[in-house]
Amino acid sequence: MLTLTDIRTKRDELIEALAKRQFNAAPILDRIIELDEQRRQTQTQLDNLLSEANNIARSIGQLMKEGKHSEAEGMKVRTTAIKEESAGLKDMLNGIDDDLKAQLYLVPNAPYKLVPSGKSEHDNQTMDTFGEIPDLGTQALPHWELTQKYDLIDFELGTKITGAGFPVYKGKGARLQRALIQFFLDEANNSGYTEYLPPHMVNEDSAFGTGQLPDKEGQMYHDAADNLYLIPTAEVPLTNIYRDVLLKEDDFPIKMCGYTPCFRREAGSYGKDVRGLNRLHQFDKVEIVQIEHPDRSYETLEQMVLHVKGLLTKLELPYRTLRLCGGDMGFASAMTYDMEVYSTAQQRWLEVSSISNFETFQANRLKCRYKTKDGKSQLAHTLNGSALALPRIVAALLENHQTENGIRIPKALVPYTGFEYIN
RNA sequence: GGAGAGGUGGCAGAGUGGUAAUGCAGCAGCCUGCUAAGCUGUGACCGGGUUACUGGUCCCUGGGUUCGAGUCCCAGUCUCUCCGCCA
Repeated sequence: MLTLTDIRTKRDELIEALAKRQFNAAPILDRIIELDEQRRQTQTQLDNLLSEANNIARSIGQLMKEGKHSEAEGMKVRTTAIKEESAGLKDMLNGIDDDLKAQLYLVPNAPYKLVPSGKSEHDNQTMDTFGEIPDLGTQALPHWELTQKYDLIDFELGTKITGAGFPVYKGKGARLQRALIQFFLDEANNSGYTEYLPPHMVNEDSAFGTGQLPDKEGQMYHDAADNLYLIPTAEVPLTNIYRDVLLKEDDFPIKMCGYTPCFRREAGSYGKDVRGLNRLHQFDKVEIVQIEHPDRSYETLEQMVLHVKGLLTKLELPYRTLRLCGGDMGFASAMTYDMEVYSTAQQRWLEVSSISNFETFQANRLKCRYKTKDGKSQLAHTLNGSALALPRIVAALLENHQTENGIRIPKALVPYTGFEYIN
């Protein structure tokens, strides 16, 4: 959520930035400014009234002490009137406040200056491309055939046990999952990220803090009995570690990583995009999260991209980096890089990581602040990225490294799998 | 699930219904020829004022009683201890 201070002082700038998302901000921002103005006026009125009531109560106390009871009784008349009046103002203030919040929740984050304007994925900027796309000719099998051929993943068994989108990993397929998780966590640890193993369910406050609520309720599995949500990503529990926290300036940077399964209802998805491992209801992911000083958050974003590039290089996968255009970015992000690997058999790029700087958008909801040298509280910047999401990595590994002798495991991963080939 | 105790500032910790002690840490300033110590100021949030300054809110949450609630009443919630159940 944008801060009121920014909306008040940088209205025109924000409107211009939000236009890059094709978001017409002027009407709603002006409405917010108007409500904010009303709120402050009402509050001043209420404060004055309460101030008067406080003074009277003080005087009555004094008179009682001095034994002037009848005089004290006389003053109570005025306080009765004040009580009614202030109750009315309080209701009005709450009403305005609710309206104001409702409006604020509707405004997405303002794209950073480097973000290109655009409507859809077609307007994204390709920053770089690495690695060679192997020439597998017409022999190349898609991963959903490879997993069957080598008995690595049983999609139908998952459907029987749970439902579509819940695959069962088996044998070397299960082992490969575990190896990748371990590899990603080790790499993150080596880059200075502190490992966490957080809860896989979160409460309402946490889901709100990172922006899943109130909007994207339908994307999460919800346990109504206890009002808990299954996490759609480790970002939610990890970032919420710093909800309602007041940091010191030298606490930065805060670097966290964690492996969790991720649960997504993916309501409304269909077609060839959901084939095989492309889109699942449950999948595994290692996430990296940073909380940074506003002055350094964009430097940090680049470092996080470098970390992910390192992983993809070690996995010997062809990949490219995209800078997302305004229209393709998530609601809360100020700038996002997507990392995509090439799926040889499907002949398309698959998103395996999304790395974003949220600036103060999440921190404002989380109340994650730090104290400056001169004692002022400022909102911190939050960032996160996948490092990495497993299913599409597995798809790309299987497809790109398929040979006549089976599937070759990249060198960096062999110590983790314990085997060099799947055959 | 049952019984009891408790939730007060970044932390620790007081508080007969009269308007939140004190200590520690952090930060700012002063002082001592360095260091340590010492002295002064400093809670968070929302407002008003160009500044000095100033109003309000906040003692887990929500209601209630009262001129006035950290303190009394009701409901909820979380933590701790014990019991029960259990991997």
